[in-house]
Amino acid sequence: MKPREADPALFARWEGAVAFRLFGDAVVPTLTVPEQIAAQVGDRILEGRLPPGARIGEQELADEFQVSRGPVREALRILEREGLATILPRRGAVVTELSAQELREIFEVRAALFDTVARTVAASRPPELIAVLRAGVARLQALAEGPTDGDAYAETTYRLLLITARFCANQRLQRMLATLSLQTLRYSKLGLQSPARRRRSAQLWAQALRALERGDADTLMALSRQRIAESGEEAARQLAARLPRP
Amino acid sequence: MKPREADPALFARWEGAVAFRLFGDAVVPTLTVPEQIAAQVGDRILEGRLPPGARIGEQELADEFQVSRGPVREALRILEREGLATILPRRGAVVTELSAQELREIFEVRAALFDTVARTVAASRPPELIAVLRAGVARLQALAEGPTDGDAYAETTYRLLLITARFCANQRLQRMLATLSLQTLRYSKLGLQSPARRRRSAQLWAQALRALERGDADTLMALSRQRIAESGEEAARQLAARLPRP
DNA sequence: TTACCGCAGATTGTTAACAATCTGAAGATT
DNA sequence: AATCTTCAGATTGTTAACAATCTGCGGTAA
Repeated sequence: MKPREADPALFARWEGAVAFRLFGDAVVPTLTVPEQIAAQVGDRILEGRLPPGARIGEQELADEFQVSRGPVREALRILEREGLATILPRRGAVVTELSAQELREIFEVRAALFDTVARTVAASRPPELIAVLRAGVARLQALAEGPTDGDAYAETTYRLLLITARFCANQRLQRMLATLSLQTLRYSKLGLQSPARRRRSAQLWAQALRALERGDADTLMALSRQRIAESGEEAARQLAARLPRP
Repeated sequence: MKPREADPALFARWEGAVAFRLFGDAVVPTLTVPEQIAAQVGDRILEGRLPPGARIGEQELADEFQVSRGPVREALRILEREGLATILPRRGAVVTELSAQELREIFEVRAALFDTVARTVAASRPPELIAVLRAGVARLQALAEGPTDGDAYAETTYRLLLITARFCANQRLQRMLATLSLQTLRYSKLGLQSPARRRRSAQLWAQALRALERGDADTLMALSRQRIAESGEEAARQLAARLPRP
């Protein structure tokens, strides 16, 4: 297993944390071996193939990726930093399992961070963002009305959130928001939001877009905060309902 | 070097990330070997003995702590997660060096997170917090008027910020705020704030305390935001002045 | 002088074996 | 029956050697 150029599809997840290397004249992001392993295992966690609480054995992964346990250990540290794995000293790694309380905490932080994004984009009103959001909101409304596909809906809102964050200059804010959103995405999917919930969410997105178009920062912030809080409450309730008492 | 009970003085830095173990009947936090190394090297970074940009060699630390490079590598990953070290693949670790821009970004995120803290504590108005802040603000005013000691002033504001954050239930918010504040603390110290700047800061703290006492969330948020923004701008300007063009 | 190779030393990345610790089950004890 | 011991297997933590890569110096050529 050798360092290799990053898959562009995965690039977004690695931006900011990735090493860059010279290939000929171009500067290309390169994933180290531990980063490649972390990317693949992370995808399994995000897709739910590795469910919350599942053990992640070092030797097991080492055998699968045909490396020794060293790089695997580093991969697990990366996943821990992303919040996807939890390492218990001398007890190994498990897929991070969030309580309803922790889920609410993450959503609260997300809301706090997005306030700043909302204030910034409402002030600058970037035309490209408005164009992307128009298409995105239309897609959300189609997904909300169409046949039940909670995964596609949750992923689309995740992407729209991150795209919006791109338009504030603060890169650290973007990264933190991306990390937190990735952690909640698993649970938003798991929640299989009700069609009513999705319609409500799409409605809030549409209203937020209109607020952005007229540069109304206060309304945009209030709507975004409302939307994130409602999603969080829904996800936390779904989770609590699914695990009566663990 | 064996895992050992955490130094209570260091405990605050490790809370939430630390492993707990049973010693007899008591549940005591225990630092693993990499955590002990990270704690000591982290202190050197925070004290400025390891200045921003300084190389951190693996073998060097391994020799000093009389362990092999494995645990040292893990310690460096911990410091990276705390934002105190930066690891460049195949090029080793260096003490994180923040640009004026990055410093501004961190302060902006800190302000966003503290908004939520301010809103929460203004709603509950905890008597213990008000008592601590009264003493703390008095100390700040004494330090602001007294002989020049920028370090003590910066550390006191750091502690007051974290104590305030403790009174909102959101633990993740507390941890993120603590990590970000620790990163900026080095630079606030380096900045050797002017006496005028310290007096202004102490004044804002005093006003914020009064807003808290009467449960005025909006004013508390505005004052906190103002104070953090001003500190950030000061630190960024000081940094830019110190490094004309690197 | 300036720019470009190329090599030697130093440094990080990886491996495989060994040590320490944990888990879970079987058995003993109350 | 319930709890406590003991122990073997499995798993993580650590080590030291080996491999790959980078840095910087010296030399060479334009």
